[in-house]
Amino acid sequence: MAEIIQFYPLDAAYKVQDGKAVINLYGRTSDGRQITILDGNFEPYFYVIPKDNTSISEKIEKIRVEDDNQSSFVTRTETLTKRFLGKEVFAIRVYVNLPGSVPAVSNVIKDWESVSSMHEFDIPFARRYLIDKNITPLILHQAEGEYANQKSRAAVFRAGKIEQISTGTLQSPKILAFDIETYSPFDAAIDAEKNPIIMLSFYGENIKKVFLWKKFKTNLDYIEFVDSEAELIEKFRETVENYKPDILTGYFSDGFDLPYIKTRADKYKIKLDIGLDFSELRVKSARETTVAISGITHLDIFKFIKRVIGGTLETYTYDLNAVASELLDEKKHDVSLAELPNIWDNSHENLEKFCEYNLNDSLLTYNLAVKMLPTITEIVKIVGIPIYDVNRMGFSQLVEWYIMKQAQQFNEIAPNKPNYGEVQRRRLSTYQGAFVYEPKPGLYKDIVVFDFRSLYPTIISSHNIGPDTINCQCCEETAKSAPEEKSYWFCAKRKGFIPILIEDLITRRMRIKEIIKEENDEKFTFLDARQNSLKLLANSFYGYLGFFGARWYSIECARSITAWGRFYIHKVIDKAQKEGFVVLYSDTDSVFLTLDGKSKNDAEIFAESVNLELPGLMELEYEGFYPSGIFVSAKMGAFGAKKKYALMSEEGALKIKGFETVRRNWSPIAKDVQERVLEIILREHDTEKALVYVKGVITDLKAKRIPIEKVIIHTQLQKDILDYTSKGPHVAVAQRLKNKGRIIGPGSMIKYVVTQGNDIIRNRAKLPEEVKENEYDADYYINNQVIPSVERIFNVIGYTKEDLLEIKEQTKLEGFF
DNA sequence: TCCATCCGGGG
DNA sequence: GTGTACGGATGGA
Repeated sequence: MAEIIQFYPLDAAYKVQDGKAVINLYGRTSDGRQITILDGNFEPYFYVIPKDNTSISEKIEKIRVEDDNQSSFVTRTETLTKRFLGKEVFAIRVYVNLPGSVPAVSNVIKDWESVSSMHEFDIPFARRYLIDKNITPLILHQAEGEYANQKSRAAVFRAGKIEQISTGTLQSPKILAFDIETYSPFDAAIDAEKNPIIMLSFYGENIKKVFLWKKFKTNLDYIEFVDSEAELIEKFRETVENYKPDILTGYFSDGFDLPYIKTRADKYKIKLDIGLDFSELRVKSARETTVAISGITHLDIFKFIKRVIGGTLETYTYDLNAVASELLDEKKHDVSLAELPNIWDNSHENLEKFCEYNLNDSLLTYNLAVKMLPTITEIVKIVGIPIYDVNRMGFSQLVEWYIMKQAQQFNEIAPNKPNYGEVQRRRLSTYQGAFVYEPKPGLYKDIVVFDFRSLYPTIISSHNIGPDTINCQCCEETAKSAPEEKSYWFCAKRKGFIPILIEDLITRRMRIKEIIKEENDEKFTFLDARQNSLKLLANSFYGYLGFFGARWYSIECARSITAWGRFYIHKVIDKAQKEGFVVLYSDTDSVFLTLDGKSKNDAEIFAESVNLELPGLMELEYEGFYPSGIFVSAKMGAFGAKKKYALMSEEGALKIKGFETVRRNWSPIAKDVQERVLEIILREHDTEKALVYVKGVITDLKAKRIPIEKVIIHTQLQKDILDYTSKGPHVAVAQRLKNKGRIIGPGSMIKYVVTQGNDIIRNRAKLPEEVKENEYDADYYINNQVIPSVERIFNVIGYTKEDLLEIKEQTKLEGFF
């Protein structure tokens, strides 16, 4: 008796039951219930391409590997005609009994003489399933089958058939944001083994809660007191269990909150069995820690923002305060966390503001997740990979899985990932990048900016660039090459796989942009997210082709793309100069001109005339007009100069690009100076004042007028002192601390001050408490901290390091203070 | 110049 | 989990 249900998949995993792999699709039904759909009708497989079409199927079918009470064997084979990098190939599809049998069986075949190559033996089974069955997360599907009796927190439905029935998308998944505060003495290492969690907050549509285990008088109804840390952790478990979120989100929760909670839970032997199947929260520690929960999507919104939209943000740090300020125009509460341990120990009555702070962090996290959801959703729908995975992928991965999904539809076999040696080889090959026309530093008037709309994607499409169209025999005589990469040409007769995909992305985006013009606000959010996601993805293809880890790697394609890019940007520059514009600056896909007596209208006409000569989808856009701007030269390093400029729009908004971040192992004085200099130059446009300011600081340093706490450098000890082969200053200081009997280990924060003397730096690094006010090495702080933090900024406006150090004039000015 | 090491986010 | 993980800056030699 088959039933039909409709549901939105959120995530996919598989389990082995009775010697068979069963896919578990976690999702929500169209009437809002959590559900787990089981599908046992999908078999693991991979491809073998035999040499010279020899028939080795029978031999393959006999493979059987026994190890560790696990049998791996081939269940059947199919012979298929597939495509591989532009050519037709005969491939044997080898089906095996279990996902885990794929490596075992393919290892046997690997060395066979009769085998040309093997493919797609490293695709996670659940992903393979989503690709092959064309199931896209977050889109409405229909399943036919019956409810099953299985231990689970959600209804379980065994499906015979699953298909997409509309383009309807899960509208408002249930999001639960959380945040913890831990007991953490000032500047000691964060140590989950030692220090307890003292507060825990949740925020969601119908929930607002702070738990803590010290009591005080309060009128805040969202505060709930518990008796112990153990009980607090139980509350975490319970709250997630009862709220039943689709998405559990935190800020850096992969790296901090959840691993911390897990460590503390282990201490009390509390099982965090919050998975829909009662499985425990899983912490995986690799280079980057990740945390997964079966059936609940764990979204680390920090990771998503930093990786996927970071490039489009102005902020140069990704701490919650900076990100929330820019994206939400909301801030963290201003409390001093350094005081928390003491207040926790000695004056509970003052804890209230920390509870508010804790809740606010959850609130900000929740708001960020809601704000990002349209973009996340669209990427998930385009790439076809669940939120959890998209959250943890970089651009190259997103592109790769997008191509993988399309490859299946195009009957293409995926190339393999490069092995170690190949990666090494690829890493060594570099090539010429984009054209950069360095601006003369200074202040300018009447600036007009032109941009090639999606330059590299449109070049790939217009010139049919891809690993399967390169240097084809059919076009050898006729094809056009980029002037600076004459040895590569691309087929003019048959459209390549990658150009097809990218053209599709571009045209879909163009269509959406057309619709946006006529749409109301309500639809705008998701349409804009969609066009932006399409753009992000299309823009990543060029980088992907040149990325050493890529399956569809082709440095020849990457070279050709940049060569065409240089060709077209030069074309624009030459033409602009001929028509009397002055070219200020150009980088990759944009050109900055000054009008020099011509009008804005002239500039727009110029763009139109350029467009008449461009092929295919290529287009030069008039980006904007800026009455004034400052250009900062970026003549550091040979490898792609960075964009650094500030423009003032007609509305008075400042557009700043490319100033580096300030790191924690810089002294406060260096951070302060950089911040202030940027402010003076960008806001007040007074370069002289900035110069005077820095000189003042240098003089103050020399005169030891800068207080000692401004010159303390913080560096974290990464491993045990004995494990260091080369000892930096922080290691030397750590050794001395240890000798004094202090407990110092990996993670300890080492504070030091560099003092005067002629020895190497590490022998002059001392503990702040050992250093007298006038003992720090002014020259070190000037040359290694303050100057480097502002040098590039000053280079941009025409001052050198020497100008900053030139103090004669300053000594005279001193009299004014 | 090359090689080893650290940062990020979180408290 | 049929897998893998970054990119840039600084200091020592």
